[in-house]
Amino acid sequence: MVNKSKKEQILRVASELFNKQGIRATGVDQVVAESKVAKMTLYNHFPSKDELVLSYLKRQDEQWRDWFESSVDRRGGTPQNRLLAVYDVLGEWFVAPDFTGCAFIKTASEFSDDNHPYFVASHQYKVYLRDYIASLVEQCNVKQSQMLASTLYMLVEGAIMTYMLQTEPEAAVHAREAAQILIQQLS
Amino acid sequence: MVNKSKKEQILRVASELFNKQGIRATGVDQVVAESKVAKMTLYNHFPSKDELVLSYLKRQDEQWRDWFESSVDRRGGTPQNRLLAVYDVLGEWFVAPDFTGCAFIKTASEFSDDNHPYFVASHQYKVYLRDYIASLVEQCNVKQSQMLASTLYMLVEGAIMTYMLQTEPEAAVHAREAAQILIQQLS
DNA sequence: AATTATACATACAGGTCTGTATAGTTTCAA
DNA sequence: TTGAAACTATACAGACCTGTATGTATAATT
Repeated sequence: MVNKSKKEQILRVASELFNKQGIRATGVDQVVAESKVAKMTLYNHFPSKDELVLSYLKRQDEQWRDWFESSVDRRGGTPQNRLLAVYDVLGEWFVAPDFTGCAFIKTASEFSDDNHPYFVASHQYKVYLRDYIASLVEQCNVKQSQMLASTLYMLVEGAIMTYMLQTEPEAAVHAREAAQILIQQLS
Repeated sequence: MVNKSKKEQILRVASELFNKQGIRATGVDQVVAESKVAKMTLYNHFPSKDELVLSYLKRQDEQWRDWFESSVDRRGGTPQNRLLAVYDVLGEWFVAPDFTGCAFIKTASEFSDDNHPYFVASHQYKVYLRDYIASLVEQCNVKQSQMLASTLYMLVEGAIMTYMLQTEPEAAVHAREAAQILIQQLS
């Protein structure tokens, strides 16, 4: 049986490097070196860099999703409260010491061709996020729920993006205030 | 005197390739080949790929800025109308046949280190956009103008991002509706 | 006519990249 | 204890990268 901890170790180091430096900027040799692993061990667990990257994206998806949803749930309360909690959780994410921006925004930006597997994976994940917010909106009984869902989702992406670009330090707080006005106005 | 048309030619081809494929993915050899120019001609006009990229970013900035501001101005009207026109112009941009997303979002994503010259350049440009929207808001005489400016700016970035990610085909329209509600509510 | 600036084609230096080949070593279970 | 699976180290193939070197052609200027 393959030593699973080695595979985990490689994937953990690779994820960190992909997040920090980008995918194209991170070579297999660096992953090998920082994982303290032989090159053949990496290629034993991942048939190619492509597969390593796809594993990274999948893992990133699962981890972020779990963290995000459970953080929102933990704050609980009414559907409206949970909807607003989204922005509180965003704010927490932004100030985490290891915040490196959204991996999917960065990956989709680096590989912006519609048909590229990395773009497709990133797109898929963002579809989930959009639908997750839409499902929270559905529980709120508002007018124009589709438009509201779309807007709140764009506020999320906008907050992430402006925080990444370092053009809006108060992104999460302001997005929350705006969301509150919009929800209230359509209730 | 250096043949300016050659320099322009190189920069035009390079810009197209950077926009389509990304910066790291575009090699000097490809720029040379598609410019139908000798390699030494490129290096005669641009001392390094770095300088070529910085020229590309500067040019992109100037061009986009000119196009965007003049498009908003052309629609004219009251300060409020001009603020909403921002989202109409965004919508026009999205459906342009050569739309490749925001070059600065992509560049900042590909080179996300705070100190990287490409990131700094992209950041600078986005600061301009943020301030431009803030200046439109200032002319509107609203309550909480700072928060409103921040929000409307995030809606712009959010609309661009979600359109790029292909998760929100109606990004511009919905962002406009949300902006309208927010402006009205704070007037 | 001679000089200078620009662009040309080609080759290559020196480094990086992904992936493979090979041979030796550790680990662990039967 | 033996044998297979997993891991290690090293070297290298072949492609790509940026940037340079060299020598030639062309066209404008002096």
